[in-house]
Amino acid sequence: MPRRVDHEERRQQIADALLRTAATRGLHATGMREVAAEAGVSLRLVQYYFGTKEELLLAAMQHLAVRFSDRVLARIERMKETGSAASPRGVVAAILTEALPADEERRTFTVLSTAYLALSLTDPALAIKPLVRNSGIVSDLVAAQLRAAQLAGDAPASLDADLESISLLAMSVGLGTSVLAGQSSVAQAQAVIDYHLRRLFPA
Amino acid sequence: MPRRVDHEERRQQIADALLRTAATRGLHATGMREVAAEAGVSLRLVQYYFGTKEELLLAAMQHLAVRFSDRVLARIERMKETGSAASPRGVVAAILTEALPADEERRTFTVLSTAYLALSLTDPALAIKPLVRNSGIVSDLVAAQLRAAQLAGDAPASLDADLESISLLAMSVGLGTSVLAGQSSVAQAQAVIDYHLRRLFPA
DNA sequence: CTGTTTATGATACGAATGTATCACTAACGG
DNA sequence: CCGTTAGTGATACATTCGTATCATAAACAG
Repeated sequence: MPRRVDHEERRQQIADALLRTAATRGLHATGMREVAAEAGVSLRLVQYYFGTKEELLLAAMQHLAVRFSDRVLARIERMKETGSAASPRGVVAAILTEALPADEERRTFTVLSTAYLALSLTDPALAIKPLVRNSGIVSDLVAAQLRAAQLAGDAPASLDADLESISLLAMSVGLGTSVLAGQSSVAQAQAVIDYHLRRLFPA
Repeated sequence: MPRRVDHEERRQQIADALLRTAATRGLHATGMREVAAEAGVSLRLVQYYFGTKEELLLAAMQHLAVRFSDRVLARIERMKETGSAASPRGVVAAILTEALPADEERRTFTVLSTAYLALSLTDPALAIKPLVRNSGIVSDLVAAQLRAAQLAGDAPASLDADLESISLLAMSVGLGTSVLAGQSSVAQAQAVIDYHLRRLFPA
């Protein structure tokens, strides 16, 4: 059975298995053996592709970040197709909505992000850089959209684009955890987002 | 040495020890033996007061929630003393600021809240109810302050008090994690809070 | 065809964990 | 004054974890 095989593909397959089991059993409670079983490979193989568990966790985190970015971009692309070119409001709405745990995939993302954050806060080896860097890029993007809207007269000039951008993303994170904790429904969270979109981009 | 001793006090002492070690080593990685060592008691004693680890975790979470509420109330009381009676803006500012991980104690609270949230998302036995309920109360309180300010003409009547309240608390949570993740400084987060306070309560 | 490298499998090992067990000491009730 | 119980201690046990070790099968080079 040992065949010449694509290393990177194999690594992603295993990382995916980790993310899948970690989403239900918890990131800290997911062991190498479970990952191997979920991926349908032997424990030795997981060790072969990722020498240590820490390496596996880091690779899976990066994979998670990439998947999220891809989903946001895909949502924007989809919006472009089905209508007008991507308006600032549309782009911001896409980002905020994609971060809500509305379906199983997005819920998984939110759960795992929280788990990685919690873990990295006490485990210095697990720097959360990938997710943070991603978030920084998104924040700059939102601020740019706001400024563009202000120039076009679609958003009040009195807004502070940078502060609003940080607020929106912080709120997005908070709403996500609120939904996960069962404190708010997805509909409520969406209503909050729409409320602020109306405030920032008056019709 | 077996003396008649206050049970509840002992339990809080041990729960405090758990919170202390969990804040640095992680909630999942903190074992019964470490808690015992930190509290300066024997492992058997921890077992005696909390039969199982799950019970200990739950008790510590409730203790954490109580300590936070107390701090918020104390901050409001302190504000009352040192000046005017608690204005709506002052109360809201106190709540939002107290939730920022600005000093070690508040940082500990934010770290542990995140850890408990992450754990409870995958461990059904660890319902996060105490923290959620607490947050719900605070949300209602903020909404009430906003409505009072609107009636007094200190806040725009166009605001939706409920949605703004949810937004503020979600933003507060998001800002906290942002600071913890090293994405924002405390000063930046405070600037964001002040920005929204100015928006909600124009001078 | 042969040997060397890549890929895979089975299993062993030491450490750490939560929990259970056995033993003992001090205090209070009668 | 004595026995019953609450409080405390030392230690044992089974399990699980990450990692290491030993062995081997397939693929390509020469």
